[in-house]
Amino acid sequence: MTTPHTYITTTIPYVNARPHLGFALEIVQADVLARFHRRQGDQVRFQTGTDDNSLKNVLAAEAAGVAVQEFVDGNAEAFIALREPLALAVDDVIRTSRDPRHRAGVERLWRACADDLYRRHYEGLYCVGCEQFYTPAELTGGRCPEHGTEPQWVAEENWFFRLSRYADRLHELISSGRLRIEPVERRNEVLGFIAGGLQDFSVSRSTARARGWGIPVPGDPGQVIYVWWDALGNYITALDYGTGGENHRRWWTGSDRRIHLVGKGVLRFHAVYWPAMLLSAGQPLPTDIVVHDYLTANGRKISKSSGVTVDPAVLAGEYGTDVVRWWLLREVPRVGDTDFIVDRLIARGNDELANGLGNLVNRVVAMIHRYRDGHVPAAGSGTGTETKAGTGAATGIGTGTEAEPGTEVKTGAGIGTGAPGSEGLQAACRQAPGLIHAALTDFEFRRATAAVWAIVDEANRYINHIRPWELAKAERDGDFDATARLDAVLVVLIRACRALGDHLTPFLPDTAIRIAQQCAARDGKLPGPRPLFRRITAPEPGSTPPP
RNA sequence: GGGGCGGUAGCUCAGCUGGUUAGAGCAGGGGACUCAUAAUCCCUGGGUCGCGGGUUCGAGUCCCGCCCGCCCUACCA
Repeated sequence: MTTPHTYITTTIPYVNARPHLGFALEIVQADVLARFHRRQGDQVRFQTGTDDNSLKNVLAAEAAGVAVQEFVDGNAEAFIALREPLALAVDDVIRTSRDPRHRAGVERLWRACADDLYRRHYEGLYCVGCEQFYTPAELTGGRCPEHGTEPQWVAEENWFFRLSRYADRLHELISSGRLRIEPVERRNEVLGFIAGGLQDFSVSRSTARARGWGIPVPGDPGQVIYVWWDALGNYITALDYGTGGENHRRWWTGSDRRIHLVGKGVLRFHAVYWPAMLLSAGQPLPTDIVVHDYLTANGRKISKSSGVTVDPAVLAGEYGTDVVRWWLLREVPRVGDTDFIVDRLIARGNDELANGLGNLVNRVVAMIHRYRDGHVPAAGSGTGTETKAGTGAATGIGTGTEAEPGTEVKTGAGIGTGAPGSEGLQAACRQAPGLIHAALTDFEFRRATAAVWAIVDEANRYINHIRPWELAKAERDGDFDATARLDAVLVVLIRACRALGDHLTPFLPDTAIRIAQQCAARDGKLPGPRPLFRRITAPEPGSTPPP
């Protein structure tokens, strides 16, 4: 058996405006999964992109008085630029308007589905902002409820896709779990929708209505491929599906996991339309569709059009990348919308990262400096120091993340007796890998971070309980036994810190590196303690995050 | 109109297949300690579990109705 291959994607957002925090949630979750799978040894491809071909983009560009391509390029840049402030380990970015792989792929996908495509007359009231038809009853005062604009009467012949013929197969695939939809609430929703009957859906627009923007229907230049068809295709077009490239075989056809992260608003497209398209085209389906709910800002719906938005890049610049990531991973429940309030972000940053984690590492490193001149004592003995700088191996983490007893962390047999009272801490360290693994298998980011956090809590508690400063005092007073005990305590603590750095890698990559640096001896000596996080005092712009 | 999901302590949330006194974190109050970023640790939570019925020996946890919020969806006149 070869190395497991895992393909992870985010949705590709419209680029009619700059990115907001809602997308940051999705892409950070995806990033955590990607990093986690890499640590497990999987081959991972983590992909995102931008949906440039939406008519919304055209309209937004017109409103801004900018050429469409130029406008789209500008916003797409802002999305792609999220990598830095959010610390995203993205492997590939596809832009549907510019990437030559995309058009070729979409065209091939269209042809592959030819048996299910047919022309049909259609007419109705259409809102370009929503890119959908409305019935008169749905309108408020004759205007689009969403945009407040007057929909236009559209009558044309479009291409339709025979979604209806896939209802039974889709239902079976989803209810059997072969196409896994998480959380289960969302899966049930999809099953209910399918059970209610599926209608064929329109997959093209007249070129005129699309203002010439988008990918023409192969062989029918009067029509442009519907943006959803186009956009969903990105998951394979970026893999060179259009040219039958190696990536397609490696990451789609032959991948062990094909994981899509999506927002609840586009569940249907991903869990029904997209799989049906793939079935039609004779392609494998995604294995997992992970659905997140929405973020609001100060109780108001985040919406580009209403101007209520939170710029994740600005937030990261203001409060720090990992503070933003931490809030997203730690506070957002898997079901239910979450209100973003900057005070809560600050509270998480201060209470947990600065006071909890940062202070823990700082006090441990400081103690080793104060009591041992920066030399980490050797494990299980009262004399000598570590011969090598500690790494993941010392924490027992590097070998895997299974929860099985066979992979329990080897914290050193002598520590248990030399460091009484550390059972809770050691248990937290031992259990963390399994708990994290289990949580992320279920895409439960809060549960995963909680498992990491148990170590922080236990470590701080242990210090207060064992009172190393008193051991140090006894040692100074000539108590030789105290020396051995203090050694053991410090070893347990520095190991816990290293374990933290290790476990935190998928969640807070920057912090993880800084912890590792703090806890790694150079020339037998730890570097001087340096705060991991600065406490955030002013909840207003102006402050700068720590380096 | 239909479907789905939420509505649990001031705030943010856990509560598996129904079962002894409904939990955690934060905030608030009290105390301890000093290694550490005025950090940490301990003690302190008496909340109609949205409302009203019902099933049951027993329901936050199942059933029905209703209210509020959000998502999706719908040609009824």
